[in-house]
Amino acid sequence: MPYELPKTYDFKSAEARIYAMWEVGGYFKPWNDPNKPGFNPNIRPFVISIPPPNVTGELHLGHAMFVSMEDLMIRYHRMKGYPTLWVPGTDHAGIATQLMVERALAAEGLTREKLGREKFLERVWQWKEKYGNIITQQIRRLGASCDWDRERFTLDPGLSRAVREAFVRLYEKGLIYRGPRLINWSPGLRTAVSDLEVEYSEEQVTLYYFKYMLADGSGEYIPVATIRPETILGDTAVAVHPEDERYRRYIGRKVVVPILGREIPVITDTYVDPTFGTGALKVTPAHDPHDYEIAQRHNLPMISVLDEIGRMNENAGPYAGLDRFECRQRLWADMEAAGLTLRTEPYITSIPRAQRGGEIIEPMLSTQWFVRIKPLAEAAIEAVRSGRIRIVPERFEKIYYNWLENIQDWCISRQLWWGHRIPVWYCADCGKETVVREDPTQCAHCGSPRIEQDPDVLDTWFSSALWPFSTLGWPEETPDYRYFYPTSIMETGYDILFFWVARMIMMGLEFTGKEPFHTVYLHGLVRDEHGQKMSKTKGNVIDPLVVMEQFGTDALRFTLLVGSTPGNDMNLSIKKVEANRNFANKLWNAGRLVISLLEKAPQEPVGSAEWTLADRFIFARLKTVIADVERLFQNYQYGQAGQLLYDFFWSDFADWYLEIAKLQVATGGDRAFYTAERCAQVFDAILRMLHPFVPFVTEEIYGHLRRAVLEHSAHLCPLSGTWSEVLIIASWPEILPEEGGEETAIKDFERLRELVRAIRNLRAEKGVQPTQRLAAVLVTGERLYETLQEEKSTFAALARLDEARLTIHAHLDTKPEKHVALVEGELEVYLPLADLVNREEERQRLQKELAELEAQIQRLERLLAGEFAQKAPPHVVEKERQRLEEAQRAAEKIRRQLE
RNA sequence: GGGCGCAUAGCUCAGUUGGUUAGAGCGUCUCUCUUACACAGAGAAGGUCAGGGGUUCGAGUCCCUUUGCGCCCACCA
Repeated sequence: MPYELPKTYDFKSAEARIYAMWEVGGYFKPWNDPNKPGFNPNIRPFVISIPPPNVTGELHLGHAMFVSMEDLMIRYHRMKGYPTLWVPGTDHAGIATQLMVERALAAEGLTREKLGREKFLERVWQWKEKYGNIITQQIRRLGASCDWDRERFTLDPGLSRAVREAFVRLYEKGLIYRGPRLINWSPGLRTAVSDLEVEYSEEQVTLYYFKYMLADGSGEYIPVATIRPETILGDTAVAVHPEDERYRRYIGRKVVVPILGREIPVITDTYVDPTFGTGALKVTPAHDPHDYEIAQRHNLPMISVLDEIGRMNENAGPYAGLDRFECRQRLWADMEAAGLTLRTEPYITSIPRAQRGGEIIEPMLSTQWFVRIKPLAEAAIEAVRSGRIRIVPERFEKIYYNWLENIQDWCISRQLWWGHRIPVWYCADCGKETVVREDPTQCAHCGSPRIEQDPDVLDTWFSSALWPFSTLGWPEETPDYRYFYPTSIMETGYDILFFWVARMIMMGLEFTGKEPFHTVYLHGLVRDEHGQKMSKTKGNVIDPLVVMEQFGTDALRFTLLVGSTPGNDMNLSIKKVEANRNFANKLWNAGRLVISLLEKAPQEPVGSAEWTLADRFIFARLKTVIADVERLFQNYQYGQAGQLLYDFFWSDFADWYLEIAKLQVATGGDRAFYTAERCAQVFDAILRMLHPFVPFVTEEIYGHLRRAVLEHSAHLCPLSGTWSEVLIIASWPEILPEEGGEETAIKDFERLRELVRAIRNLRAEKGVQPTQRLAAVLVTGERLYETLQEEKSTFAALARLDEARLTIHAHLDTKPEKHVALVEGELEVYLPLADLVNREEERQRLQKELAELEAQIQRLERLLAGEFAQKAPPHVVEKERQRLEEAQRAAEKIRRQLE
């Protein structure tokens, strides 16, 4: 026994070994490399840039999903023969990483301020060195076939240069500007965040009604409501609708800000909805976007009352220094004491919260850097609208348009330290900005050396937006950039369509003049098995590493890939992973069997090379599977393709063809040699097509299979390509030409299959003992009979599939008295079960069957008599007509039985 | 307020140019440790494809509508 393969596939020992073999073998690299001799620039490559995970992050199912998906695409194209490049890398993830390090510092009783900027950054880099390769190691465990020599990090010198270049170019073009605006401020993070980083949640809050007293001492007041009483301190007007009769007499008069005593005007603005609330609106320009706009229209002063950590500032008078929420309570209590309150009521509204951290975001007046995004957005819209970029699934195109058409300027400055520092220097003398590619030593305007760099850094997504080209060398015209850019497919989750995808398209078009990729493939989110979002607090988090440890990487990958559809969330259940572990094991065992068949069969071409029905069936099926898989891959229906392969392998190849082949070889029939080889050929094609889904187990089996072929059947050719050293670079099965007769082979085999099933069924129903040896007689009609005559061995094999070693002899015009008849289309089989069966029961069974057939005949007759026959396409009508004929024949046979 | 998705077997889901008796995995029930695999094999039960209407010879699939769940965008104090 040259091969002693264990009964169970041992993924634990296989995976690391196989991955190392691939990596060391250099198979992850594009075979056509612009940096190497022999490079041919005319062959189009297939390229994916990885969505860079947070450098200090840890693997979760979202990563597992995109790695599985992208590795599938990459492996498929590699086997198709494309020079294939998958660029890996990580993202510095400004806020997330900085928070982690700050938390670690806090444990030592330190803060970043105490440490100082330089020391702090050193600490973050140390942190990055320590934890930065965990995530990439974990991605390797998933089988990712990235070119690790081309790994990038967003803070690498090269990428930092790209960021600097991009900033300067946009600045020079007037697309980047600095100015005071109302922005989203995160008091906990002490930074501005973009609109996208604010999430709204429906919450119950209190709505406070109070009196805005007229300043003239008349005792009259305007009732106003607010959910944020502390902002009263920053009010600079009360606005009413110009047509509102109730408040007409107050217009132009003054009211008094509670407690502070400031006098502010009553103005009119059509923004105010007189039917909502009290119909009067307090205007706080520095802390509300709408109020901000009103203030601009009316030239109102803007008074900030909050500081950067969410405390009241000096404008809050007696409340200065209080936390915003504490102030809210105190102020209200004071107003109550002063008789200025009316009432409070519960109120449900959406509250803005920080995407990271979840604290309440405050709109604040602040000077920040912005990208004037509209001109970029227009080009990005056009790229998709023209079809130069396709989004899969298509419905996301609408969402994409909708966002870009209503886009607001992008606030790109962050008051953080970890990130790309804004390349702007301010002059202490002339006050002007110097924005240059190389760090300046003096002001570009007045030459003063007294310049200072902007302390802020850029939004992490600014560097991410450049990722597809910055990782390839841009702004340098490197060989990689020239050859591999633009990339092919951008595969990522739909949740970052705006954050990332849209911005990459905008920046790609702006800086390279090309769409950074031709297709955007969006996958859904992975949820738990009941559709709940996974979260630590719910305790329903599935750790991919644990799953891989328990069931193997292939099982996890196959689960994520099959049964998920583009753009739709998927629910992951461990049961499914387990089932797919079983699938991998089934593959393994099929491999063991095929290898043992090769060993058992003669080593030289002897015996009959004639094709059996089973042979023709499995090759015919293989042809359609190859073609269907190809079509599904073209349409990004990877899940469907995987399912198809799963079914073909298990239900056709393993359950039927291999069972037949086993008997052929075991009985030492004259077909043993060719049968073994045909098994190997079909199985090899299956392995190749499954490789992108389950790379480890297929590679492992392939290695053994290849060795067996070389040792026992050295002349044997695979159906496509050659026996390459490793499966990862084996060629993808080509669509085989039709030779005629495929359809018939499939149909005939399926009929026999049905017959065998019917026999098994009957046996099960009648409780025939498995040990009981039975003889049976088969009667066939026309074509199939002839087919079977020349396919005796197949026929025998099929017959022996039954557990009872049921032997079926082919005879025409045989109708034994005491047999039980089974009719399957044109086939009849007689089983000598009469002794076991009550005659009357058997009659009833046949009658029931006949009734069913007659109902079907009626239905079909009615169908074919109606408009269907005229209006439906001929081949559809023909199909139904055949069905009818079959049913009629079968019914006739049963009637004869019943006579 | 605007937009999108989902609703198919007990559970989780496939089902992309509409083709007529709707599939898988898991679970349940029978039987089998048969010489690749009990992580298996053979068989069974289980669905008016959310409700209603329409288009069509024909609808799980297309259109309209109702209900329920979920998501995105906008954010009326």
